[in-house]
Amino acid sequence: MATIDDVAKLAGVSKGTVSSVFSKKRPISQPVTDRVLSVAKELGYFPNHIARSLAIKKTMIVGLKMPISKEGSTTQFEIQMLNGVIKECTKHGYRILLDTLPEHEDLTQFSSDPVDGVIMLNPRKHDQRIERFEQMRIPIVLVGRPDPLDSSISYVDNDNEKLAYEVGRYLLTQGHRSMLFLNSSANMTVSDDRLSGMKKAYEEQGVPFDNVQVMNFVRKLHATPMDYGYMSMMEMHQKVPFTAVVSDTDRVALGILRATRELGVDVPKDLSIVALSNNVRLAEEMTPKLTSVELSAETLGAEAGRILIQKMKDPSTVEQLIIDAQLIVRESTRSL
Amino acid sequence: MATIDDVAKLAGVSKGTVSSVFSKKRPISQPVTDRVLSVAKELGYFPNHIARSLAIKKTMIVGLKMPISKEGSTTQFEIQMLNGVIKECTKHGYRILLDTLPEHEDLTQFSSDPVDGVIMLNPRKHDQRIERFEQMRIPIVLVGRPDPLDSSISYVDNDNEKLAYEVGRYLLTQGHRSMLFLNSSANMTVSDDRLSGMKKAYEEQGVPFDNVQVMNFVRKLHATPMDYGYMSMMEMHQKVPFTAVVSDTDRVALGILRATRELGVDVPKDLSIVALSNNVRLAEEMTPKLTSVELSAETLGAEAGRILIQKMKDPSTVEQLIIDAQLIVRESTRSL
DNA sequence: TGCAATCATTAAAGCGGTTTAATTAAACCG
DNA sequence: CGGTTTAATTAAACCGCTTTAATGATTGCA
Repeated sequence: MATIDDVAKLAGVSKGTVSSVFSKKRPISQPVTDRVLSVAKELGYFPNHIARSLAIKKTMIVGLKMPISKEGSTTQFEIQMLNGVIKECTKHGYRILLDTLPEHEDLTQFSSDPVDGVIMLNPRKHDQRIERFEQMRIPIVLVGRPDPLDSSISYVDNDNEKLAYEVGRYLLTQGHRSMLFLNSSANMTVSDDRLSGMKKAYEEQGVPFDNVQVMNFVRKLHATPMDYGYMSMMEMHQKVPFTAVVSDTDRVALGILRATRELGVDVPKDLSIVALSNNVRLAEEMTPKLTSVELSAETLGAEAGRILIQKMKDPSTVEQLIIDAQLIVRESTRSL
Repeated sequence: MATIDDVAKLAGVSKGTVSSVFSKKRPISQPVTDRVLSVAKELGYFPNHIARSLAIKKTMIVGLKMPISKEGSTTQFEIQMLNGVIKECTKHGYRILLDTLPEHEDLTQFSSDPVDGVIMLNPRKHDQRIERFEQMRIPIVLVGRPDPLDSSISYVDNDNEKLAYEVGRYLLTQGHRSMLFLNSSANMTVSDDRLSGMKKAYEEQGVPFDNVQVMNFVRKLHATPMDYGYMSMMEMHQKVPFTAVVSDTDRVALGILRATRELGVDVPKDLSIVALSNNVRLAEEMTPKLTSVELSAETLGAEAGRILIQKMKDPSTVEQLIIDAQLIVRESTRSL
């Protein structure tokens, strides 16, 4: 690759001049500009992004730390998130450095990334990395709340408790009292949050919570989310009475629907179904169309991007944003 | 941020020594190593990735050029592709620089990216960028074939013609003669390829091709892929006779299924359905489970990654890889 | 015509690392 | 013990660009 020196030499100017021709930060006379550009073209010269970054201490790149499970297909949630981040960052001229590498134990191996800021997904409890970025003065925004909470850290998150509460209240006010609750895995904070939200709704309406049959996704038992829905429905159908089922995701709901077809249960006449998240974004396309909560992962990502960009301009920026989830009533629920 | 100089000074050694402690490219005595590391820790020093990249001319980053439509949700195909690229590259210690920025008209603005190689999606006809990367000596691999074909350019691609041919042959040998073919948009090469593959199957089996009613996706007419399937099915059901429908994607098939339910058409008893691509990866989870072609976008991505990594080691590498698509027969088809 | 102001250009000093060639110190050996 | 290896360290050059301060060349104005 030709360098700026080659161009400067051949065009008979200094490299400072060539630099200015390309960066346009200083006026260069027309004849000189023309000569430089033509020489550059002839040599196939393009400014070296790395060298430039080193000099100006800016890369126009945003890092996205995204853990990826080993077996790991990226979840739909992550994808939509990513989409939001991309759109927002691209709009402001930033590119995304996807970082799904597992972290090196060896601190010696750790190097500061070629990024101007970082968005981090699903931070862990007492996440070491957060301090490290702060130490390096690299602006950071989390998607998901920091644990422990820290008012100096910017993040965006859903309010899962509120979301489950809304769903619970909706079903209760529609006359449903007993339901099957297909929550996600037992060990996740989101499950706890949802559970307490649901309890709150029952409490508020004065209905005893033992009307709710709670289940959890278990990887070993359920091969796919759909299996989880299908098997739970088949298993619980006769065992306990319920007029509604609250499902982890739309994929799980797909399994429930399959079971209802086999069982001859009509949705929504005999059974109402609500999905707590719209992963595959298929609610609109299912039969019947699925009442579900719109988690707006994309908004989450976009907002994270927005805040980060702001923070890269003004490092003192701190913003903590809870994105409201929307319950969208479609055809899979009815009031009793 | 502390620099290598700060560390060197405080530890009372030269920067070359500090460099070696971190890069481990040269043995440094234990006492010195310890001293340097402790000083580094104290100062919160981490090697600067950009400076290092400039010096060693290597970034361990792979660029992914991925056009993103303006309205644009990323398609499932792209996502699975991306997933494949990520997995393969991560495995070898590379990170991904996502580049969805529209290209600058102004060549002046174009700078060589901080990447060691590039994967490019959906290259355009006579794509300027390809030459540019070659000029810059940056290894590149395409996903999708270059147009015009060029035996010096590495790429991976599906064989859409063969794929449609297989589907056509499968249906014909199962006794289906007339079908509804919901192809993708008319102006895409993939549509042409599929059409000619399908024709070939008919020719081979000696069945006149006018038994096939071909439709195309039209953005203005069909709000969603599902609408495309639903509307086409509703419209054509009485107009022309057919015992099978070949659908663009699984989303489209979802619309077809909805229509059959409303029309009281049983799948697969009265109608067989095959999807030409498994975008939402929901074939398994639909009712009935959908017979579909597994495009293996993820494999495409992973293979592109593999070839690129190879090419970064040995720039003379050229590989052109056609990934076979698999027709997976599930429950939505039957032989007559 | 002389002096200040303006404009275009350049030389050189960074940016923060790596690496080569030279130097010093320690170890080995007959 | 002198001479040769070997190992550890360093000084300085370099990677390719930006930017500051200095230098000339022009222009404006009285």
